[in-house]
Amino acid sequence: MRVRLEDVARAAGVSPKTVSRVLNDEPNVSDVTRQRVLAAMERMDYRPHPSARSLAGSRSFLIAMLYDNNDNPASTYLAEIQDGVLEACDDHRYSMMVRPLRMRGDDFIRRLDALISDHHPDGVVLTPPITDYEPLLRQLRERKVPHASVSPVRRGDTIGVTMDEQKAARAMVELLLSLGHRRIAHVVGIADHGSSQWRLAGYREAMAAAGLPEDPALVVQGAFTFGSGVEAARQLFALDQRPTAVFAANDDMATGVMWAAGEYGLKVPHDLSVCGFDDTPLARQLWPALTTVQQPSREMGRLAALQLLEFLRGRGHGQLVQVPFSLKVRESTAVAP
Amino acid sequence: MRVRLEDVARAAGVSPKTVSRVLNDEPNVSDVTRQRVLAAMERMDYRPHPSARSLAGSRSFLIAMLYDNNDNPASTYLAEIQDGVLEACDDHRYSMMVRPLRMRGDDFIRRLDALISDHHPDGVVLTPPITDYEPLLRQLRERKVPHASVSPVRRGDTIGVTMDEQKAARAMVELLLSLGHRRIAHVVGIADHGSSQWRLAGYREAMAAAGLPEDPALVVQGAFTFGSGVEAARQLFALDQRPTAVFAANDDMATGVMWAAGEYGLKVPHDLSVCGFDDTPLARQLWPALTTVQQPSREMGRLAALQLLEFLRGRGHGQLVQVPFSLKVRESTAVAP
DNA sequence: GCGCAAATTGACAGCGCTGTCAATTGTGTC
DNA sequence: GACACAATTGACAGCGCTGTCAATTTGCGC
Repeated sequence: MRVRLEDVARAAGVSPKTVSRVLNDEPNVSDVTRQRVLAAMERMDYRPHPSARSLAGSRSFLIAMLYDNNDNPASTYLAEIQDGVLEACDDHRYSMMVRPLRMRGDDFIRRLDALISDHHPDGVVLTPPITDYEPLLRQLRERKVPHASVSPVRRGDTIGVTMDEQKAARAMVELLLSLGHRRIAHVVGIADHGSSQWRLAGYREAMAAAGLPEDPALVVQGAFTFGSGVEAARQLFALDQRPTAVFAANDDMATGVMWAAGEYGLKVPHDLSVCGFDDTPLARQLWPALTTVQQPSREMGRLAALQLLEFLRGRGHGQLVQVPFSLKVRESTAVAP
Repeated sequence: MRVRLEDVARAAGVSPKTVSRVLNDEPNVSDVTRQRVLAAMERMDYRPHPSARSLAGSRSFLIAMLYDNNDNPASTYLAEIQDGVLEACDDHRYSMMVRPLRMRGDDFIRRLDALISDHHPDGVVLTPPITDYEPLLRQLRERKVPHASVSPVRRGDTIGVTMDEQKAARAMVELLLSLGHRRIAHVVGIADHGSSQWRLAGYREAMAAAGLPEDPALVVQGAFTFGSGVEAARQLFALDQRPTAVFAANDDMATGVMWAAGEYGLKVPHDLSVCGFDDTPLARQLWPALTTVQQPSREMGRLAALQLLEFLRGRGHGQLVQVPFSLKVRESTAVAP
């Protein structure tokens, strides 16, 4: 049958409680005893019963990942974060549970409470766009549920992971500049989205640093969708002085720009360089493959969960760590014509 | 504090065991008693403690969803299935746990065993492409873990959900025929993939039924990727007699075909109709939006889990149900030129 | 109204672990 | 070596529920 803690205790010649202490990394166990117990556990391939642990103790060894996909189709972004969170949980012998949580309507508090009282997660990972929703944060604080966020807008005492999107955007534009481009356009994302603002700021920073005055005609509004990319590109191509490069605030819009370029008979990258942001799977599959900024979503999920787990363990107090971005230079960018 | 089963029992004036019986839908409880207990539960907002239930009883109220993404980036397909499985589990007050399980290497059995002995899932949902991997199925049978599959190739005593892809493909081609198209090309998917075969068979069936002899030049091999769609389309456009419509075996390839059409100066749908299969989020975002076959992945996940749950409950014996497909007719198809 | 089987209900132990607190052992001091 | 004190270990109850089996009630035929 199943190997129980009691069996390990007998094998190691100690009391069950001592095995429990070793299992939970508690202090006040002499080194020799600890080693002896660990050896017995190893030898017997002991696996603690999660239910028994959470029933008897105050911890559930459960992390819940909350998201709000807003009825949109499932996104790869969230799936990748989930993958990372899962990895971190696995490494620490925690379980993970995913929970969609629509924020619209006000019964979300009831549903959050149900989640908490049903499963007693030891902590919660929050993903965009619900990293900064105040009622949610308030409720979590009230219920004293520790939480970590992926890409929160709000900084401060938040635990989680961010990426310096502004710096990444700037680097992307600097790449275009280094290829000799001067008329570089930017397709902006949804206006009140933190990401849009940071990416636009990065674009401006790079242009200004290169001593290029901002040409308002080269900054067009988009909406993070393929269609909005097409529209934006059409506006740009209709200009007397067409840009030689377009930096779109995400890959979907960049794809739209490439599409529109085809429509106008512009060869990418020969006549026009195009680049995006996010490194969605699509970016790699496109033809020519899209130069873009890779946001390490999976790694960010992993780190957010890790921060949370460290915090739960009492080690460290939980921080907001920053991950490096990386430019994926592919075939959609080339020297200016 | 927490409302316990004992509290409900006291409030309803019965023994704890009787409340337990009502909670678990067991027989041998008189109707009046059952109603009284249910009312008390409702009134007190009783929520059973999952850990206590699984520790004391033989069930864990846990369903594990297994997948093998093969190190590929997270796919929306799996994310949608997961969404559906989650919904079904929620409705039945089951928890869900997701588990990536790489099949390469042979330690997957060890990892599967670890999953089973760690968490004792009551059942498992299998997703493509690991619905038909014999060693996995054997191990599940051996450990007596009930399982349901989404889109298994193998039929028989399998529990799960399928869609009639051949019929769907046929319907798609019949749509093109009804629009007056006669030279209809098909871009085939990866050869040994069940889906490729069914979709090709559907294409052939429709063409034959319309009395059109098969033109080998119109059936070109692809590989389910955007790039392979581009290549296939170039071959087709180079023909003396270009097709007026292309049915690609999935949306990614259809997108490639549309791209190549742009390259050749062909307007979709005016000069060329294009359609795909899967209804990925991309299909809707494309411009013009892609006519395609919708595979209700979310619903399939939900139904697979539902079948499994019914089976676990002892009701029904678990079946292989078939979901209806639906044609999403959008802007990429029009009457033949 | 009685006897009997079937239906309903309940008492109680125990699932595998941890929290509390008491018992034991080790350490340093004079 | 005796003492105070800290470090280590263990005994035991109990987390919230269900399985087993015994007790009680109900229904039914005569």
